[in-house]
Amino acid sequence: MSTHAIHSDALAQKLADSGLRNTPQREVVYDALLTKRDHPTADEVFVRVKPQLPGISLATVYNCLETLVQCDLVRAVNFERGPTRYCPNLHPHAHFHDETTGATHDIELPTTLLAKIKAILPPGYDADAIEITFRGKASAPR
Amino acid sequence: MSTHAIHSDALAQKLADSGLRNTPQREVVYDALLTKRDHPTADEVFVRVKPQLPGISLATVYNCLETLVQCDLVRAVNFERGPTRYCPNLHPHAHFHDETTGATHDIELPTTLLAKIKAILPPGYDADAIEITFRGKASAPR
DNA sequence: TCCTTCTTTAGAATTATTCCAATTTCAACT
DNA sequence: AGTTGAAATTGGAATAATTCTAAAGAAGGA
Repeated sequence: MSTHAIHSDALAQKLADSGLRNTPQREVVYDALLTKRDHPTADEVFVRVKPQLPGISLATVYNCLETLVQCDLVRAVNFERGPTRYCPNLHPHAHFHDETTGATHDIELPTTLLAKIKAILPPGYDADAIEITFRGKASAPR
Repeated sequence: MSTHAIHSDALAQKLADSGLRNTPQREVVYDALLTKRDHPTADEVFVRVKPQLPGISLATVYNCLETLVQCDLVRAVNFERGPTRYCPNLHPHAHFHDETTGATHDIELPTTLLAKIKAILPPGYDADAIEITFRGKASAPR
């Protein structure tokens, strides 16, 4: 069984759960995110899937990415000003944005800390999601 | 002494520190942020300062906001996709983005917690800035 | 098969922001 | 006070990212 098949099984499942159809476009877009987990932009995903599905349009890439976000298979990440980036890591994590290389690294986020962070919210504030982003330099070659 | 004068004193100081000139445009833009601390966009600042300085251009508002950010008088805040918002609160704080009203609230961030959050970074990672954003609903009328 | 709905597509439109070239302002120095 | 050069402002054009729109294409169920 190919990794592609594994991916599309998980995808098909989640799509079905949301009452959405599985399509070749959605498969290749999701596969592109899983294959190279470097937080690509929609444009970058577009060039990566083009060879596998030459007829695909940029609008469709946007549509597919949005669908994957809705299905909770992918997280959309925004750094200041720049284009939205997409991340298939579903574990709770923060992002470190390296200012020198432009690369983005996932940082594990312990659930105990996550709880402590949520605890600073005053009563009446109910958070659906938390986004934590570091900016700086990573001296260690990763 | 008017609040305006107080503001421009602090502004003049910081600008001088950075070797920049004080201008009426920079004063009214900074004053607009301090007067209504609701995290306005550049466009919103533009309409607020227009009455006081009818000749001001949108490009100048962008320039002034950028200058204020450089001088560490203002923080630029980005929520997913939307336009950049500006915040004159210099204390360490997180942002809560209310999905129902669209409003943004500052959330105090204890320095002890801030330290704990920074501590999750692996060795070699050096963060200049941390951005913490909550998204959700605030039931309590504030 | 037919019908309805979902999806994709190409290109136009929109939004936010930056760039640019031409003034204007202003502080410094005669 | 007049000149000069750097800094700042201005309006409009340009760019970048994303969304919208209308038409064509699949796909599942009666």
